[in-house]
Amino acid sequence: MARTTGSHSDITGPKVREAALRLFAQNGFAAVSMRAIASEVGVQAGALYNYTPDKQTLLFNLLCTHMEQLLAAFTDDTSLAPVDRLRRFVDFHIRFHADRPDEVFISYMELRNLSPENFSAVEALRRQYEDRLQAILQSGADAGEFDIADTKIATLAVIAMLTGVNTWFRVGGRLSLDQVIAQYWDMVRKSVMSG
Amino acid sequence: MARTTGSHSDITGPKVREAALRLFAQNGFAAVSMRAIASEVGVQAGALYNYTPDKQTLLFNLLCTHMEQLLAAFTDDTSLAPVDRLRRFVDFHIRFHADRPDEVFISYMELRNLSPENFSAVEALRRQYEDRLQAILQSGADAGEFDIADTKIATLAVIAMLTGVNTWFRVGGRLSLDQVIAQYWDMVRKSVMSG
DNA sequence: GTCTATAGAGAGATAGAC
DNA sequence: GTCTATCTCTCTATAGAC
Repeated sequence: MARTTGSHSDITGPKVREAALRLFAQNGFAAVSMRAIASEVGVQAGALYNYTPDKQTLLFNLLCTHMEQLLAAFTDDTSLAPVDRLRRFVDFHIRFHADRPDEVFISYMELRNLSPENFSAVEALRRQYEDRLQAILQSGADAGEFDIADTKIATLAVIAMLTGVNTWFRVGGRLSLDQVIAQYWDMVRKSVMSG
Repeated sequence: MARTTGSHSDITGPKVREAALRLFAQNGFAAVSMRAIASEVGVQAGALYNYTPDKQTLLFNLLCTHMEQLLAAFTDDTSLAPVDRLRRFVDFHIRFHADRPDEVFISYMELRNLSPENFSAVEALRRQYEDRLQAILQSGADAGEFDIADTKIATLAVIAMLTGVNTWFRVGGRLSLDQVIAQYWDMVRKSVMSG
């Protein structure tokens, strides 16, 4: 017979983060109460404070972990031609984000609910990721293979376009992820290529 | 000497909407109290209910008004060549959105705080706007001037890219709006053009 | 039309028993 | 580690005076 009280730190901890992630993505950070998270996990509200000092830190850890996994998952290969490095980035970005819709959603929607210090930390990680794409675009521009007026703007334009996939793509929809990636790659490639 | 009580419906009404818009954009719908809005306007919380039946309707009216103004402001000209219609759309979209950062922000961030019926109404308006761009892309594809695998995806990709300008553009920054529009137009044009 | 006052619900976080 | 109970605060919305 299952206990209803006792030690469960190794399973409850992850469950708290999973429940918070899902509820924050669904209803928004401010609209989700600690009681709602606890209810999803199957504990009382007070028990959550064994796993996070407060609600703010819970959000910060979710966003930070997501950005760190993003940075860890993408490895550029500078020995490739710029166009191939760009193709790898596009493929990676769409796949990685399509796999984690909740993480991506709160990473864009809940930034303003971070304390100023926590916001700066997450922004720094995001900036690191953007810099990797900018380096690829700059290498192609330097080699004369790309025609880009301003690589920083092009970086932001491409990332906005690719991340937009998450607002509408659903597995089992009209198009497969491979088809989606193929079209986005075609558009991105043409948008930066020199005539 | 100014009265502190009395009739001010013609000035208080707009002030309520302006204050709500600014505060919702800054702090998020769920995080903004009716007291905070009232304080910004210079009245007590109870007085707000002369202008809106509730907080939800206040948000809905802001989003609805924005989408209706967007639809009213853009007029396509089907007598032009597809590439010129597209150029006009890109120019219009970036300018219109750059002028209304708060409206654009809440239109993307606060959709989930709408009631289901209100959400459907706003979504229908957004869909109308997307359809106008899709019609342009389709006309160019039909004429063989554009090379687009799927015009619906291309529509969403272009809009995501263009709307992304709002996340970083600031008047008085490194680049003028005209320079920004020039580069985005270059990228959009190339991304849909055939060989 | 605006005020003051308040009803009624729900929030984040903590204390102490087990 | 989890529970129950609770402190303290804030919220939306309404009622009735002016």
